[in-house]
Formats: sequence, structure tokens, C-alpha cells
Amino acid sequence: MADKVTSLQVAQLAGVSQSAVSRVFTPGASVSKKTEEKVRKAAAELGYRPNVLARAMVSGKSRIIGLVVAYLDNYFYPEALEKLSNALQEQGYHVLIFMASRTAGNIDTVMDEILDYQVDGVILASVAMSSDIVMRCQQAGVPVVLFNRSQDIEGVTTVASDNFGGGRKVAEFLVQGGHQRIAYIAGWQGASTQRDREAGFRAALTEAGHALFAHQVGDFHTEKARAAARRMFDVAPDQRPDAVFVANDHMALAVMDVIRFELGLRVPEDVSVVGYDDVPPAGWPAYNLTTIRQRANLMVAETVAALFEHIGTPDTAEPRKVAIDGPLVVRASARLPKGWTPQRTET
Amino acid sequence: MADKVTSLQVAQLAGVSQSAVSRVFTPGASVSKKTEEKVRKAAAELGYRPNVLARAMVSGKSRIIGLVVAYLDNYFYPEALEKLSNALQEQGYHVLIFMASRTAGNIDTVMDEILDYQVDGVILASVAMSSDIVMRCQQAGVPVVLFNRSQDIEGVTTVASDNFGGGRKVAEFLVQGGHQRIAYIAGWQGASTQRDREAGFRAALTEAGHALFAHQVGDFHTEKARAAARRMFDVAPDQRPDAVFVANDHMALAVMDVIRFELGLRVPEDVSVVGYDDVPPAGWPAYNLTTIRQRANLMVAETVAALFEHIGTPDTAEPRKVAIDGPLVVRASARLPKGWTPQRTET
DNA sequence: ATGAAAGCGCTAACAA
DNA sequence: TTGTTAGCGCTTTCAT
Repeated sequence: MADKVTSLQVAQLAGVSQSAVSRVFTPGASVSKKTEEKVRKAAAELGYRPNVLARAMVSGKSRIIGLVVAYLDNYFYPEALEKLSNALQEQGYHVLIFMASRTAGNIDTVMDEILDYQVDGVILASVAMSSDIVMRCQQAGVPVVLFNRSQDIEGVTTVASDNFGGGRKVAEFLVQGGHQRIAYIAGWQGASTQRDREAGFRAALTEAGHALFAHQVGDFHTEKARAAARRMFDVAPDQRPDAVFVANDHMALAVMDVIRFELGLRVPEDVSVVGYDDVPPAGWPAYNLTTIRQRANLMVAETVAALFEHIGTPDTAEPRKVAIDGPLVVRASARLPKGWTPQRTET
Repeated sequence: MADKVTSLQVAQLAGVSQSAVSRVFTPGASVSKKTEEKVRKAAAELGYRPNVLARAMVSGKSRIIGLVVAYLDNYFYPEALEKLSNALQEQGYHVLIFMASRTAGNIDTVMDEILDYQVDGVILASVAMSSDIVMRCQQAGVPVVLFNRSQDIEGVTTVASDNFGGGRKVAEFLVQGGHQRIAYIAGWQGASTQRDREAGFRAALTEAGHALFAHQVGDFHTEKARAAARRMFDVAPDQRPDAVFVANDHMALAVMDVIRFELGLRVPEDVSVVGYDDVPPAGWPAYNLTTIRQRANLMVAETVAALFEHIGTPDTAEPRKVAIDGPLVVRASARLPKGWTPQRTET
């Protein structure tokens, strides 16, 4: 258990000043070839590595990004988390994780804890947040980006897929597919993703001269989605929708389970199901769920770019609202319009 | 954008010394009721919160735990991560995440980065690690616990399920179920989980007078598991196993897909499939996978307890090997022995 | 119980 | 290019 090696020890071994050591490990500093060599040699010998915390204290930059995430059982998030973390790591930043799930109400506590770590930025991934959480960051001077959430709040950068457009696409697809009784199972009403998806869906339905045949709320929650599906489909055949758009895949898979295994209906012969996200299980042959893909790679890239922009130029960087277009991935869970063919799943 | 509030500012407003402020925010310190009140009032007014980084510098305790994780597409890990993070948060610790996946070879780099943050402890979650990674931590004086990995290395605490016992259970269940041609699809050979599961499985098979009928390697990887399944099952009926134990659910689900949807065989009528982990999709009715449950809650609790033990008493705490027993969750993907009935999935 | 003072390990002026 | 110096915000003796 070797003790911590400090820059001073390296300096002494190398026969230079402590600041010389610091400079060697500071990217844009001026050191002579000779000094650098001596220092690196001594550092290697001692196994020295700069203390990030000490560096953070004096420089004011911790190179830590706080990531607040709520649900890891919606499989869109593990994927996003992995990509976010990787992208940040590549830039020399690291992710301090805060689970807001169990913490339930005290998301405020979580924010305090985040800020205590002097994080350089915060990513709020689909957390139910009152705008004051964002304000807390802002008045603490910490850049924030909302991931997979949009428009809730002014003056903050958000990155999401084009939920309104996605909703539209689903409606158009279902209408073209010849469905007559089109229904919707909603996510949690407080989520902008939910609201936008529903709004786009309804708008396109109306434009096509269709009314929404049925509507239930699943709150982005598996069990609630099951219950919603039962209320919607465990009815007389002529009251039953022939197509349903479910606000995300996490719920859509559960809805398919109820439709097929509890109620014994066929998908898509009796009812077409379309989801949103394109999580990995949606592509599994046991589901083959037609869905709107959220392009996680792009969303992550935009999020990281925006965050660094705000970190780099805290005052000039304008908040922006990024909406990334996502394709409809046509699989077998919904009846196809004439001339359409199901796609292969690529990444 | 309010500037950072320091303890000094609070002290001045409260009319006390800076150390007094520090004491108020230090759990076991001695402060008079009166002083505490004044300080808390001033702190609240200014919105003061102690700087965790500064505290870490002087105290030597960062209250950060480094968590190295490789795969988030094996859905056992998001669950574990969430629970780990929550358990740590409850103790006032936080998780700095390091994805070892993309980083491929340079897991060593990752370790350096972790240690740079002066983490109080490290949890290695199922990472392919040469023992020198553990040694790196140990010689840096940082406690380590291996999560979901066992026995690889001496002198380090590991927490895993009883993989050997789990493998046994599966073999016994399959034998009792009357299967005659029992096969195994292995995970990555470097993983102790894989080796133990296979060893237990083979041991019980041998004891029951059975030989392993077929063996393929899937490396814990979806695509490789698919290929393994094809090699194993796309053969003449009399060459085909009537049961297969797959080293984890992540692969088992893919194997079921191949068996049912590519090859058109029935599960369990033509072939029984058993997995390991009991990830959420294993319980979905589209799969109903019989599997060994890894008790994530217990594993997490043991991991956190062991870690804190090592953090608290770095020298006296003995490394231990924890193996947590996991039940066989009997669902419908494997033929039942006489008198057995499938279970409901509970958590 | 409280204040003064000494650092934790480092970066960033400032001289030289 | 280099060394000297002054902190970053805090905890922790040590007196009082």
C-alpha cells in the first residue's frame, strides 16, 4: 500500500521545482525538453499521477459531469448512459451518477449533492423536474442540458428526438395501413416527450379525418401500461381498437404481452401496435415491434456538444432546443400500408 | 449566477470564526447551540453548502466510489448499477462511472483515471481484468470489491452468486425432467462466473450418470450466442439436444429466438432452455425463461457492506469470498419434472 | 466551546 | 524557461 505520491516528491527526485512538475502535467505549459524528461522519469519511477481533486480546487474545473437519471428499467436509458459516459470520457470528463428514482420526492436533495461536488455541468436525463431544479443549477453557474426532454422550460438547452414529428409519422402510417379505430396509450402527462408524441399523433390523425378511438394512460410504467391495455382491449370486439400507438417501447412491449398472451388476440391481425424508442427488445423476433427510433448516438453527441459549449463560454452560449428526427422502423407488429415492406433492423 | 459561497463568508455574516462554520457542518464536532444557530441561519441566507472537493483534499476522504462496468446491454447490470448507486447514496457516497466497454484494451487507463479522483473505493463489476488491476488499487491503498466475479484472484473480496451451486441446480432439474441429450452454451471462458456455472453443471450431470451431449461457446455475446445456437440445433433431429443450459439470460433469450423463430422448433416441447440471472425479460410471457435468479439486492448489500468494512478498517478487514445462493425460477421454457409446477415471478 | 494557524496537493501569476 | 509565492475552501491541531 504505497502512500500517495505528490508533485513535490517528484520534484525533489527530479531536482526541479514543484511547479515544474505541475507544468509537465499541464497540457499547454512551457517546459524545456530536458526538464520534461527528468520529470517524467522521476514521475514514472514513483508512480506519480496528479491529484484531480487538488487540481479541481485551484482551477475551478472538476472535469466531473453530474448525470441525473431516473429509470434504468426503461432500456433506452442504459444505452444512453453508456454512450453519454463514453463520449464524456473521451473528452477527459467523467460521470458522477445520481439516481433520482428511489429518491422519489427529494430530487432537490439530489441537486444539492450534485452541486456539492463542484461539477462542471449537469445532464438531466428524463427526470420529472420542476423548473426550479434547472434554476438551481443556473444560479449556481453550472451549465445544464436536458436529455430526452424538451421545451418544459425556457432558457435551458434541451435535446430530444422530434417527438411531435414522430407522433405524426405513426398516425400517418396507421392511417395508410387502413386502420379504422386508432387508439393511444399515453405516458406520464408531466413529460414533454409524452405530450409532444400525443400532440403530433393527434394532429396527423385529425388531418387525415380520423378521431382518436380510445385513450388510456400508462404513465411510462409497465404495470400501469398493462392495466391500461386491459381496459382498452378487454372489451367487445366492435369496441376494440384495431391499432394502438403506445408512448414508449417500455410500455408497448407490456401492452403486446397483454394483448397476445392474456387476451389471446393476434398482433397485427387483430390489432396493430406501434411503440417509440426502438429499444433493443423491440427488435427481438418475439416482439418485432414497429416503432420510432430515437437516435441515441445523435442525441448523445448533441448533448455533449451543447454542454461543452456552455462550459466553454458560459455567457455567450445560447440555449437551444434540439429535436432529432427519428425514422419509423417498420417491423411486424403493425399491419403494413400497401407497398410497404418491413425493414431489417440496423444500427 | 451567484458566485460560490465559502465558509468564510458565512463566518463573517454570522460573526464567528471560519472554523466554527466548519464545525457546524462536521457531524461529530463540538459547537454550542447558539453558535450553531447563528451559523445555520447565515448559511441558509447565503445558500452555503460545503465544498466536497475541498473537504476531500484535507480529509483524504472523497466519498466517491469508482464503479467500473463493462456491459449495460446485459440487463442484469443496469439493475445492479441502479441498486448499487442507491445503496451508496444512502450512505452519503456517490458513484463515479467508468465504462470499460468501448475502452476495450485500455482498462489500465481507466484504472489510472479512477485513482486520479482519489476514490475511497472501487467496485469492479464483471470486467475482464487481469489481477494487476486489483493490485494497482491495492498498492494505491484503495479498497476493491469484485462484483459478480469470484475467486479469480487471492486477497481480494468478491461477491457473486453461488454459480457452482446454480449450475448444479440446473443440471439436476434437467435430469429430473427426463432429458436425455443435455447441452451447454458457455459464456466467455475468462469469466469465473462462466467457469463456475459450467463446473457445477458438469459435476451434477456426471453424478447423475449423464454426459454432456453438446457444447458451444457464446462468450456472453448475443451474436455469438446465436451462432452457437445454430451450430448446436441446426442439425439432424437425432443429433439435436433436447435441453440446453445457457450461461446467462442475455444469451439464453437470443438462443430461444434462434430455436423458435429461425429453426421453427418448439420450446419446451422440442428443446428445453434454461438461463442464468433472471433479468426482467426472462419473465416476460413471450419468453417465460426458466432461470437461476441472481439476487441483486443481496449481492449489492454484501458488496456495499464489504466495501465499507475495508474503507473503515483498511488493515484488519479480511478479504472474503461471498457466494449468494440463488433459486431456480421455474417457468415454461423447460419441461418440468413430475410433480413440479411453474412458479409465479415475484421480486 | 471557540479562534488562530497550519496545511491538504495543486495551479497560476509574478519575477528572475 | 524556471523558481518563488500566494492561494483554492476546507479540516484539524493547538491554544485559549
